[in-house]
Amino acid sequence: MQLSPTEEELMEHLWKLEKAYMSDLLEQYPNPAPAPTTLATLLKRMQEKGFVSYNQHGRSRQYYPLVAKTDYFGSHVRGLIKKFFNNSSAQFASFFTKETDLSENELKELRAIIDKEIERKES
Amino acid sequence: MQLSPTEEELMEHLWKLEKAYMSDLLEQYPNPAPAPTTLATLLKRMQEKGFVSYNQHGRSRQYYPLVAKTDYFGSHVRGLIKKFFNNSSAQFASFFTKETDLSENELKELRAIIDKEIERKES
DNA sequence: TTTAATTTTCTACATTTGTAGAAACAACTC
DNA sequence: GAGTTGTTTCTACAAATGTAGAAAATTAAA
Repeated sequence: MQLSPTEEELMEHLWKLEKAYMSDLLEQYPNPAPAPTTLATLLKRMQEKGFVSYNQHGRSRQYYPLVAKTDYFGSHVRGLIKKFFNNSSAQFASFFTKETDLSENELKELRAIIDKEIERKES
Repeated sequence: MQLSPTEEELMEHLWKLEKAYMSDLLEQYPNPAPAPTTLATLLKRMQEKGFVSYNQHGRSRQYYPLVAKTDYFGSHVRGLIKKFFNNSSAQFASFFTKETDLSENELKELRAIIDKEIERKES
C-alpha cells in the first residue's frame, strides 16, 4: 500500500529528522498545525502500511522511517517513467532535460555527472 | 483537484487515442474490463475536475483530454522535485542519473541532448 | 500525591475513490 | 414501430483519507 499525500508530508518530516517524537513532528508544521491526534492517526496508519516504526522511549515513542527516502523516491520515479514513458528511462531523461528549465550551469553540472557515470560503466 | 490513480489510467488511454467513444475506451482495457458504468462515472468525475470534455456526436459522446500529457506529466515531475529535492531540478537530475540504471548508450544519448540544450542556451 | 501536560487509543464523521446495478434514453435493426 | 443494444445518469455502497474530539494512560511538576 502506498502513502497518501498527507502521510507523505509527514514522512518527509520524519526523513528529515531521522528520529522524532510526537512533539518534534508537530513542530515541523507551520501554523495552523494539525491536531496531535491527527498526527497520531497518521502515524498509526503508516505503521500498518510498514513505513514507520518506533522505539518506546520513556513516556512516549521515538518514531523512525522504515523506508529510505531514496528508495521511496526511486520507486516513484520508476512509476512515473513506467506510466508515462513506456518504461524508457532514456525517453524520460530526454523529456526531463527539455521541459524542466535547467540553467546552463545546471546543465553543465549534469553533463559532468553523466560523464562520470559513463566512465564508471566503461570500466 | 488531481486525478486519482484509476482516473489517471483512463486518462492515459484517452491521451493515446486523442478522441474516443465509450466503446473505444472499453477496448483499451485488458480482461476483465471494468463495467461501462464504471468508466462513465470516472469520465464524469474527470469532467468535473476539468481534465476531460466531449463533443456530442450522434448517439453518444466523443471524449477528449483538456490537459496535454506533457503538461500533466511536467507538473508531476515538478511536484516530485519540489517535494523531494527542495525544488532543485539539478539535484534531482543528479539523483536520477545515478539511481536510475541507464545503460551506457542511454547515457550517451542523454549527454547529446544536454549538449544540444546547452548550445541552445548559449545562443 | 494531586495536578497539569503529553501522548496514545478509540471512535467518529465528512469526503474521495473504486466499482457497479437499475433505470432512462437514444438510435439502429427488422 | 417494437425490440435490441450502447450510453448515460442516478443511486449506492465499501474502502481509504483527512481531520479531530473524548477518554485513557503516563509522567513531569508543584
